[in-house]
Amino acid sequence: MLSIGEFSKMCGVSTKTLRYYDEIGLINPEEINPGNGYRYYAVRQLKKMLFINRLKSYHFSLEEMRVILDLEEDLFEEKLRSALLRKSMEIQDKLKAYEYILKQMSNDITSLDNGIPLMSYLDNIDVQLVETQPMTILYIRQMMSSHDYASGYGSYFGKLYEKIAVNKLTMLGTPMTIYHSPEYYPSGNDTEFAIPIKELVKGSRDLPGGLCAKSVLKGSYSELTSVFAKLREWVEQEGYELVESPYEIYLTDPDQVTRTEDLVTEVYFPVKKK
Amino acid sequence: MLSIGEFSKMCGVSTKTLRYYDEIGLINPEEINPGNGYRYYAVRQLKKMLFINRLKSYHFSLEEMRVILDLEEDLFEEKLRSALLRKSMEIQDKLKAYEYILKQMSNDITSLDNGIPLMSYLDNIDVQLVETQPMTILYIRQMMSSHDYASGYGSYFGKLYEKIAVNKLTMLGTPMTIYHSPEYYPSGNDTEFAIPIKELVKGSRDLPGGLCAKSVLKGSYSELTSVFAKLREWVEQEGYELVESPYEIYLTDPDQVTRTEDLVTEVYFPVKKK
DNA sequence: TGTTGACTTTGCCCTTAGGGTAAGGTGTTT
DNA sequence: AAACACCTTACCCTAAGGGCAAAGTCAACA
Repeated sequence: MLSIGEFSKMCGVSTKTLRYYDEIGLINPEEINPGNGYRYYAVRQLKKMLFINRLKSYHFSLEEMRVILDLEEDLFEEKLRSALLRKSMEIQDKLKAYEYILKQMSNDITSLDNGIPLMSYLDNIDVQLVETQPMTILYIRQMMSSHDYASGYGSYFGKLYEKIAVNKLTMLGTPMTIYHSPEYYPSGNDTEFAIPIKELVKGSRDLPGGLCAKSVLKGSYSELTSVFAKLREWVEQEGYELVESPYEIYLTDPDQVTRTEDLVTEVYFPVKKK
Repeated sequence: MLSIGEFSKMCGVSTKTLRYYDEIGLINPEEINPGNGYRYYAVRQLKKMLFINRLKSYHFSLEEMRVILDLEEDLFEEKLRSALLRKSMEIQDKLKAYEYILKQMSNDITSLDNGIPLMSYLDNIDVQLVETQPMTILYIRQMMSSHDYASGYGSYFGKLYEKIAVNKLTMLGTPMTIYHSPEYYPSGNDTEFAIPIKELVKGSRDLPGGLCAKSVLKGSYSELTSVFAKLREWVEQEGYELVESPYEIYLTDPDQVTRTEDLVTEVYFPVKKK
C-alpha cells in the first residue's frame, strides 16, 4: 500500500489533485484508515491514474472521464473509441476556430501597419433609408443559443429548402434571418429562419413591407454585430424608432463562397419617425 | 444617453456583462444617476464596446484588455500591434498543441482498431538493474514550473553548450536532466540540467555512479511520466529504495529527429536494496 | 520514552467571466 | 393609481484544483 505522497510521486500528480479526484469519485484510494482518514493506494491503481492523465492531456473534462471509467468491461473499448472520436472532432473544431482568428488578427496587424486604425471600418458602414415591399416567407422560428448558430443555420435552412423542393414552391429570394429577441440573451434568442416564396402555404406568413434603415455588409459575418450596432446608433441619432424585428438577408451562400470578403449580407431595421 | 438595456441591445452584450465590466473598470457608463444608481451610456461608447468584443473574440482576457484600453494615446497603436502579435503567437502555440494531440488521439484510435488496449504499452516498459560509472557534469540547477519545460530546456542546455564552447571543454555524453523534487509540485520543481564533461571546472560537479534501475523510452516525451511511474513501481515491488535523485539522459536531440518515434531517452533511478 | 520533522487530514478562500435568481426600487404607460 | 417593464444590489454557482492554516499522525532519532 502506498501513502498519498508516494502515489503522488509515482504518477506525477499533486496530492491535492488526488484528494480532489477522491472527492469527486474519479479515482478513490483502495483503502482508507478509518482511524485517521489516511488514504492508501494500491500499485495496481497506477495504470488507471496514468490513463486519467492521458485523457486529461486530450482535454477530457473530469466528468467525461468519470463516465468513461464507469463503463462496463464489455462496452469499454467501443465506447472509448467513440469518445476519442468525438473529442478529436471537438478539437478539430477548436483548431479551425483558432486558424480563423489567426487570419483575422493577421489582417488587423497589416491594417495597423498601413496606418489604418482597427475599428475604422465602423465609420465606413453606411446606412440608407429604403422602402421594402411586403413578401411571403416560409419560416421556422426557434430559440437559438448563440454558440450553436453555425450548426443551426445549416440545418434549419436545409429543412426550409426541403419543404420548398417537396411542395414544389417558388423561391423569390435568398435566405434570411429575423431576430425577434429585443435584447441579447446568452441563454437563447428568438430567431426566425425564412426564405421568401410566391405561394401562401401552411408554414408561411406575410412579412410586411415599409420604411427600413438598411446596411450592406461585405465580408465576414463576424462584423454583423457591428452593423447591427451601427444601425441602432443611426436609428437613435436620426430620431427614428424600431417598429418590427430586424432581419438580415444572405445574398451569398457561405458554402459557395470561398473568400469571406465575397460574402454579401443586407441588414434591415423596420423603422418609423418618432 | 442610453439606458443599460438600450446599450446592451446596441452592442449585443448582456446587461449582466455590462455591469460586470463596469465593476472591474473595463468600460464605465458615462453617467450614473446618483439618486437611483441607473447607468447611462453615451452613443460614443459603442465603438469602445465593439473593440472589446473584437479583442474578446481574439481570446484576450479582460485584464489584458484593460491594460490595452488604459494606454496613452500616443503609444496605443504600437502597443496594440505588439499585443496582437503576442496573442497570435499564443494562439499558434495552442494550435500546435491541438495538432499534436490530434495526432496522438488518431494513433490511439488505430491502436484500438487493431485490438490493442490503450495503456498496454505500460506492460512493455521493461526495467533492468545496471551499475553506472561516476562522471563529472556541467550543470544548471533551477526551479522549473511544469508549463514552461519546453521553452526552458532549450535555453538551459543552450547555456551549457555555450559554456562548453567558450571554455573548450570536452563533452563525454548527451544532455541529461536530474529531478531533485521528491514530490510533484505544480508551482515548480527543483530541476538540474546537465551535460557530462571531462574536466572538473567551476560550475561542474561529480555525479556518483552506482546501482540503478533503468528504462529506455523510445518515442514521445509525453510517455516519460509513465516510465517514471513504472520505475517507481518496480523499485517498490522488487524491494529496493531510491537513494539519489532520478535522472534521464537524452540520447537523441529532439531538434535533429523528425519523427517522435525515433527519440530515445534513458531513465535512471539510483537505488539500493532495502 | 520524548521529541522533532515529515507527512496527512479537513476546512476555508481564491481563480475566469460572467449566469441565475431574488428582493426591492424606479420609470413609463394606461 | 395600478400594471408592467426596467433597473439596482446581493448572493450563490460554475472547473479544476492552488495556497494556506490548524491540527492530528507517523517514523526516526536521542
